[in-house]
Amino acid sequence: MKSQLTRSQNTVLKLLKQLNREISAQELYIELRKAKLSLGLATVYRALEALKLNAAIQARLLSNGETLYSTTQQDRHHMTCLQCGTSIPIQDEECPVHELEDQLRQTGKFEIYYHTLEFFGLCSPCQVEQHSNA
Amino acid sequence: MKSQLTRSQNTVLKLLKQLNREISAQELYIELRKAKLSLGLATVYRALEALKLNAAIQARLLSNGETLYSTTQQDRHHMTCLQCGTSIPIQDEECPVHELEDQLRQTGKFEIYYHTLEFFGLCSPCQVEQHSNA
DNA sequence: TTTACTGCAAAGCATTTGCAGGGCG
DNA sequence: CGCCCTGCAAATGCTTTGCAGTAAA
Repeated sequence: MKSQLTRSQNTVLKLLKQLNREISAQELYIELRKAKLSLGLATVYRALEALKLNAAIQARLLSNGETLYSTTQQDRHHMTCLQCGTSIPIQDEECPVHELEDQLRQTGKFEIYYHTLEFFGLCSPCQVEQHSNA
Repeated sequence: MKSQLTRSQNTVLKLLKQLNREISAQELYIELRKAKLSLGLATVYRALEALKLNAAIQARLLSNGETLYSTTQQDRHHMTCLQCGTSIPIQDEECPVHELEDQLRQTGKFEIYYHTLEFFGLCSPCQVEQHSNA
């Protein structure tokens, strides 16, 4: 946890907190311009990378090659369609993974910042489509 | 679940079963050549895509942009280092997610094929390195 | 002044797509 | 005969990197 963040890292982190949703680097770059806080795209990527290593934000990879970033505040689990890529967040009363996470922490070998839990399959519309092709 | 697979889909699936490990499309392409079962790289990608939609295999995305494929046989959970990218499989006696997965199945809205559970943070070597930069 | 951060433009790289040839039914 | 599968090569798109200018300490 670095004590001091650079100017652009702060800018990125603030906007990320403000938006309070998962967002790609590219989209964040656009949002920054809108907010008159323009940063170079490379700088956005570098800031996100640094914040990730500081445990300030978390990342989730999409099958289209994008990465979505968000502040580490709560667990976000997803159901993602293998066909159309739609990703639906699951709000579970309580995360079934925390116990395991605590166990892993106690081994001391690995410093855990966050986790991702994702279910893959077919959403309703794509199920229909898929079966008609079978 | 398509009844009939193409020749190349069969070839890919067989080798995947035989290798019994997570493997990237590129590496699989090389393994196929070694096994005298050469397929075009595009064909490998297309076969993997089709097998994924048939629930025959599962995929896991890496932060370097690669996708790792494996047959759907057992849950594989991982701890992945944000810095060096090392990914350690966790063998847990029992998967803490199945109950939630069953609940989600019962909603009927989404047909679940498999899930991924991944913990992100720093491995021991990278913890040291990270702290010395802080 | 010395080091670290930033922006721009140029790669890098896994994956996808267009298209023509070939195989299978 | 017609349709789907394949392979090759070109294109795509996100992300990374080299380098020179700039701000910070």
